Amino acid sequence: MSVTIRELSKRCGLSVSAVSKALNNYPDVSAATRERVLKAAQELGYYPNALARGLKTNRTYNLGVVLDDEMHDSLMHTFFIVILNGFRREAERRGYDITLINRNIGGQTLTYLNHCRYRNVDGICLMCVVDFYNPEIVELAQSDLPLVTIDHQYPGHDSVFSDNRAGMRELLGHVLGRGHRRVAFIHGTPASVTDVRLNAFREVMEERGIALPEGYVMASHYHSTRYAHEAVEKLLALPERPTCILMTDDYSALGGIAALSEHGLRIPEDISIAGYDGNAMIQKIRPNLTTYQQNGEEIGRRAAQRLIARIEQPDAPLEEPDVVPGVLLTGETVIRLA
Amino acid sequence: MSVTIRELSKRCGLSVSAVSKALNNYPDVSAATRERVLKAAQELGYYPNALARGLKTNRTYNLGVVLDDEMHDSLMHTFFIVILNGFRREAERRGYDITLINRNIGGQTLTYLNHCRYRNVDGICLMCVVDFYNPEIVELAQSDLPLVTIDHQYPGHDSVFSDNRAGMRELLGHVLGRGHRRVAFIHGTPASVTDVRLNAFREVMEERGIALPEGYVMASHYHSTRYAHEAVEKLLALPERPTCILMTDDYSALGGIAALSEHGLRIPEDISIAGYDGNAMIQKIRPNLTTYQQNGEEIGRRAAQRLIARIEQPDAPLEEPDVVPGVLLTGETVIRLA
DNA sequence: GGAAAAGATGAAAACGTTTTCGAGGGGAGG
DNA sequence: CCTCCCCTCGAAAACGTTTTCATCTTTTCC
Repeated sequence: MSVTIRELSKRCGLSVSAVSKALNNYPDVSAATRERVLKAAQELGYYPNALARGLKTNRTYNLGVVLDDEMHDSLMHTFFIVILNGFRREAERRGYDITLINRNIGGQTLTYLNHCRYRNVDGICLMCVVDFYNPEIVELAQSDLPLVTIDHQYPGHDSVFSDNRAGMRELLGHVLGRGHRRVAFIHGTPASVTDVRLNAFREVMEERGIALPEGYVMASHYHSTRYAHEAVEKLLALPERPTCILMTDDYSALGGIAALSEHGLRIPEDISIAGYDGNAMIQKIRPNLTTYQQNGEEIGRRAAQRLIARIEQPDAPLEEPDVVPGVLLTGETVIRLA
Repeated sequence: MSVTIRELSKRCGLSVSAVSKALNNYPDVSAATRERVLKAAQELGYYPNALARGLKTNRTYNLGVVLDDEMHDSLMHTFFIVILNGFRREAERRGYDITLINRNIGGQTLTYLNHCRYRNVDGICLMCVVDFYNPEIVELAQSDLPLVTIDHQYPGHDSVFSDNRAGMRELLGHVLGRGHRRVAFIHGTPASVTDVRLNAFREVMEERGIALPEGYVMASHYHSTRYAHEAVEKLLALPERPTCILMTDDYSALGGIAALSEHGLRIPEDISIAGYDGNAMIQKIRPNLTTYQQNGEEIGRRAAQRLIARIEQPDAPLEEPDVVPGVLLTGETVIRLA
């Protein structure tokens, strides 16, 4: 099928090993023959076989990306898409491919770790995981494969964080700065990034000495307008309604807005609301959502950088996690109270 | 590192070949030893090395996905994300991994075809390509690798289409049904899916005997609010304004809405507008955009089905392209004219 | 001029599989 | 008892590379 190194060597009148060395810039090959080999390779359209090469060298220039979403819809969440895009970009720049890894291959179900080993990826990025304490994910973290995680750190492994603490502090600061005191927070699933934000939320409220009524903090699901809807309903049923609701992400905020509208509430005149993420599309709509924009592109980029650095220097000292700041998007959905 | 088939064979007191055959369900191995091998494999945590296996069998159970976007942002377009998700789902179900392929690997730049050969993918899906006549893409289409395209067909290859013709006809039918006669169409880049929609647009207008003033049809870019903005400006500068503007996609429609708002025009009271795609997020916003929802998930699923079928039966007769219908989403942005 | 060093090349093993082919053994049939 | 065939199994080649080591040639240096 494809032209092999053997044919190339015949064409050049050289041995296979000489050709290989010429192609791989070994020092012990004369400039003249290297030139000749390179030229012939060009002519024949030769390129090495990644399988054979990987088999021999244990390097595949292939990065595994795991999206551990039981619903198979993590790609639908704009946050992860942007990360994936940044990751892919940096990987390409550095000469790596990326493969999305499943649990199922060739008919049988493999664990993530085994799947990664099976594919011989050089490293793994845990891009989206719903539960960082899932045994299968933990197994991955306990292996010796280079690994980078986003918004979570396993001991001994690299990680990149969105600055959730600063983000929540800034967002809440903005809300409080506009005079709100009764602020509710509908957060995402626990044991995830939501914990950090929730802590930051409580932190700020405490610092300012603002009371947090029963029922103002509740758990919902990410990326679900339905759950957001339900949660908002509960909030509105409270004896003392909040004046502003913080949602777990932009998409949920849309669900919240819909729920509020159904109750005849105008935004922001009657009630305020804010999101989290700041994805591209949300920025184009009216009313302009107040939200905290995470820099997903940069997060993905840094994750790839970290991972590749680890692959190429496995014993380099572990650095502090990268913390990527975002930026507050002041929209129109949080009103200034008199 | 990992446990190899040799160690497994030692453990079982069998030859390597016997073990391999036991694992691969060859008929010439007794049920007893097969049982023994499987059990030992389980105990040792054995799984084959994909590289070695692929090298020998020329099958990798790996699908290449090319996203040919010079801007590296096709993943940001919700249409392609949904397709990718459907594709990935079906691929996983059938035991295939997918790898995103670049032009750049290990320092040197490869053509798409070479990159696919290099990685030994079993087949390719051209998921997003801006120009189907790009020589590098054409080269791919002229190779003998199994190939499936979306919204375009190369002779001799499988393809899946979104029903662009029916979609545009239905959308425009809806608009005309609401009494509009001055309808403009800002379409995407030529030599792409836009051609079909444009033809359908012209077709319907002609059938109904409706005149199409100069400047009512213009080219813009996909997924760009900026270009949408410019295009709308031009439209508004015309001596006779359209009463309804069809945009090339939802995202562009948002740009169009913004531009119209800036001119103090209310939607839909003063002017109507419609999008195309019907992505999940757009469905949640106000005003509810009238648009045609493509079934990206299904398109991706079918593409994977087609591709895998072709891989597993290369000589099966070529079937007609799959045409996946969508559904009209009647929103609030197209007013009924008196 | 000779020995040592340096430079260039090639042979061969190895990576972990699959697959062909042949060998051995045992049972059935003549 | 011999032959033939079927059932299991193993030896070995092959897939396309890389890399070690040896070999051969040339240069260098005293």
